Amino acid sequence: MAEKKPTLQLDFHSGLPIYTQIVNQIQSQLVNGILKPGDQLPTVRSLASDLRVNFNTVARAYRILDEARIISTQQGRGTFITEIPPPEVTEKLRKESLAELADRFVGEALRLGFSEREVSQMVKDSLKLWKEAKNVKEEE
Amino acid sequence: MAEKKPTLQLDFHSGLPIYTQIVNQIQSQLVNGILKPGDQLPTVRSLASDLRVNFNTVARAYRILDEARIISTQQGRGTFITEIPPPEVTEKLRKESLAELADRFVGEALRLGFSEREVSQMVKDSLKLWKEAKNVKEEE
DNA sequence: AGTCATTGATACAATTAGTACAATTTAGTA
DNA sequence: TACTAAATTGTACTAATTGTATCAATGACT
Repeated sequence: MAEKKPTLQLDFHSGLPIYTQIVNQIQSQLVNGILKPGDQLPTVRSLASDLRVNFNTVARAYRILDEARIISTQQGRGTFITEIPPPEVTEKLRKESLAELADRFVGEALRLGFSEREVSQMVKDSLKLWKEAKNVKEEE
Repeated sequence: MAEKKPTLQLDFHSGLPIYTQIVNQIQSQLVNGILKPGDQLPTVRSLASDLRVNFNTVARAYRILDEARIISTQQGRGTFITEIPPPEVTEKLRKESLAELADRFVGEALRLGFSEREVSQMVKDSLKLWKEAKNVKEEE
């Protein structure tokens, strides 16, 4: 059987904390359809072993994803990509949270030296990717 | 096992500040190939201990090298010689890292139920805000 | 003395690792 | 089937390691 587990690529010198890299890559794989709702993620221990990091580091990444309702961790069972999309939030909170998200993203990108043009183009691309992934899924 | 750490030679009477000597010698070792991109430097405390110097002095040297992008210091993890991949790789990595950031942001936003239009508009707004903040700062 | 650069002391923050524990599932066995 | 024990899985709390920030002490030079 083919190895299904999408392997994560860590850069131990990148400046980004390991747990952040794990969060980013899992989220990225979800957007790109490599991971789908309902999928089970590797256990904290097995992923940690694969990545040669402490399992608490993975647990921390999972907890962040869990708090963001992106995954659902269940003690004694495992962790899974969340089935149900968004929780209801008020319009105000929605706007605020989006602004905050955008601000964080833009700030980080600019800090890394990307131009405004690059940033907006990359968002466009990502949106397109996501739309395609969604269409594919709906056709199934 | 042979001691791998290249020891620095300080001259406490040379008139050159300790931190400058540390900066110079690390730079020199990099040029001479004794240190290579990705290498981990001793921690501020261990190097300070070796050199019989306060660790803040080492930290100051490291900060200077960090600002010069020669090394990358990471709180809680350590200090490393900056990786300087060939330009084409750099560009590829740059794109990838931005794509990852964008994916994460877009994924999160869409998951929260925002429309594509809202997302791109919010990025536009945020870019504008950052640009204004930057202009103000430059006028100072 | 006054001032500035350098170095040191101390407290802090971020990241990762260690250890013990709780919830759930699985396997064994009567 | 029903019960129990072990294995598997995530959680909580703590410790260790690392760099950061701030301010005080020192020393050289005017």
